[in-house]
Amino acid sequence: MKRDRVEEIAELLDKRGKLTLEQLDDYFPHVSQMTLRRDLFQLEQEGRIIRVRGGAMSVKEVQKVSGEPYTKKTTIHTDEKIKIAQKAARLVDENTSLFIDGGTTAMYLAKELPDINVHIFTNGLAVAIELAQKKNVHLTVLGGQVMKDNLSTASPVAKSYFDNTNFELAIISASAFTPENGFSCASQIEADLLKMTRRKAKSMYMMLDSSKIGKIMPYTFARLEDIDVLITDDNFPADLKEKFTSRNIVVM
Amino acid sequence: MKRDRVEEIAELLDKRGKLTLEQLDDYFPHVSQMTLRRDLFQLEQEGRIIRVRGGAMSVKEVQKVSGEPYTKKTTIHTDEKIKIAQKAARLVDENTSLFIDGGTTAMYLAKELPDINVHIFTNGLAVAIELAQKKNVHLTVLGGQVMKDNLSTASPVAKSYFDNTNFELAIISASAFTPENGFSCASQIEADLLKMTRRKAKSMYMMLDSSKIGKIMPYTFARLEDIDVLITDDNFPADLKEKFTSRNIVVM
DNA sequence: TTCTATATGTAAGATTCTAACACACTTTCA
DNA sequence: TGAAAGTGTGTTAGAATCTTACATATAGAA
Repeated sequence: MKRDRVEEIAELLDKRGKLTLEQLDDYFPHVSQMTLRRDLFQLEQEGRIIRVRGGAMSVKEVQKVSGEPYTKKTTIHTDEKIKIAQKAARLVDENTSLFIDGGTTAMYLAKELPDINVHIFTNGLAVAIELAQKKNVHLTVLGGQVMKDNLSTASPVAKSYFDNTNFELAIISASAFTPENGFSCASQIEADLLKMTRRKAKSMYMMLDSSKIGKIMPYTFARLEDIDVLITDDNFPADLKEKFTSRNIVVM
Repeated sequence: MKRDRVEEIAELLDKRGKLTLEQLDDYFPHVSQMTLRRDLFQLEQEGRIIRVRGGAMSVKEVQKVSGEPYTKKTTIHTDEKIKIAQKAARLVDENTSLFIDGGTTAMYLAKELPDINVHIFTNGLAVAIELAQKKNVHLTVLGGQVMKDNLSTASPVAKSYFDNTNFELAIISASAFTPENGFSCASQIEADLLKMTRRKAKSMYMMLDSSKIGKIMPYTFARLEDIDVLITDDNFPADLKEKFTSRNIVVM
């Protein structure tokens, strides 16, 4: 009862890294803020979290190598991205192999993914470190030059990995989308990599939070009709949705 | 001036673990509380401290409360490893390219390395994330299957990277050493990778803390005479040192 | 010098936290 | 069985802390 809630809070914090009391209140609407405070206090005593002004953060989060976590711009549109990641995580079946990209949405996907027996390829360093904590996940990182802004790799040599490996599914995210210009991103070699992915994977799921709609980045790597499933949030425009569904693309 | 104070605060926090704003005020009576708040805010942005209600605490302090597979390992013989890493960092010249492995000692090397213009290849994910924070460092990660215990990668495909790249220097570390069995490590493919490195690099520096002497791991990747410089700590046995120096290997 | 950017100080107002008490429910044990 | 003690929770007022906004000072650049 109480213990369940406390554990749930601890888990949530491990996943999200940091939570405000307000966010916790949304998760547990049936108990008062004071109770949640007391729960946090208890977890702090147990050394599992650190209480900060406004809420608390996971100790594990801090222990992680200081690259991605709470320092970077992971705070932008966090809630939408997490919801999208949760939807995507439910679509991953056991005993399959899939590709995940290195973006921030993918990072949340890595966190939400259950610890099941799958083989995952990724070009994201932070994503890889997150996934490495799951015992049952087989993990391969695509090497290459590191892009420091988003901690992902890309290189022409990555092709040799693809030649020797197979995966059914690719779950990726784009930095921008318009119906005319399709899905685009900021870097040439990243776009090349994603194009390669599209050719290799049997099906392709796209994670796209609605804030990216209407934006255009320099390099298009997929067109509207190239994907099989679009995973987005509630703010996705209805008229745009129609464009996908009319092409038998599932929007969720 | 300001930077000095900020650094001093960071040092204090590393030493004391946690400080309240009131305590900080005692240390710095000539500036206002607001200024100290702003300093803490800045340090938080840099990812070096965590602000908590009432003051702040050092990230390092939090990291001591370990428990994770990777983080656990980093706490053993930390001091020696840091000293070794500092020595190694001084040996890296600007405008060169080098290989660094993915071990914990290499991790410290990554931290100690100045932000100079070099091209670094590594098979360590944690090492890569650390290095990615340095603006002037060009960084390439070797991809492959991820070994979850030490967050490094290795794969036969890594060979294709080596075919297309050059580096003068390799700075690596071993898990074990005896004069008879040479430098050894725990995994086959890691050993293969390091052997490849040895062939590719013009010179090879080995970081070895004295706790690893006398131990034997399954896979030998280099013999005593294969290296050019041995970087170790003060506890390195004198008779063993003789064996290296007599072969013109620098021990430092 | 004069201008601009950075660093600092002050204080009001907002936010978050704690303390204290009240109530419901469970367990203990005479 | 029924008090008594223990645990979990809710509510509030007031305390502690933090942020914002503006004023001032200082350093560096033009």
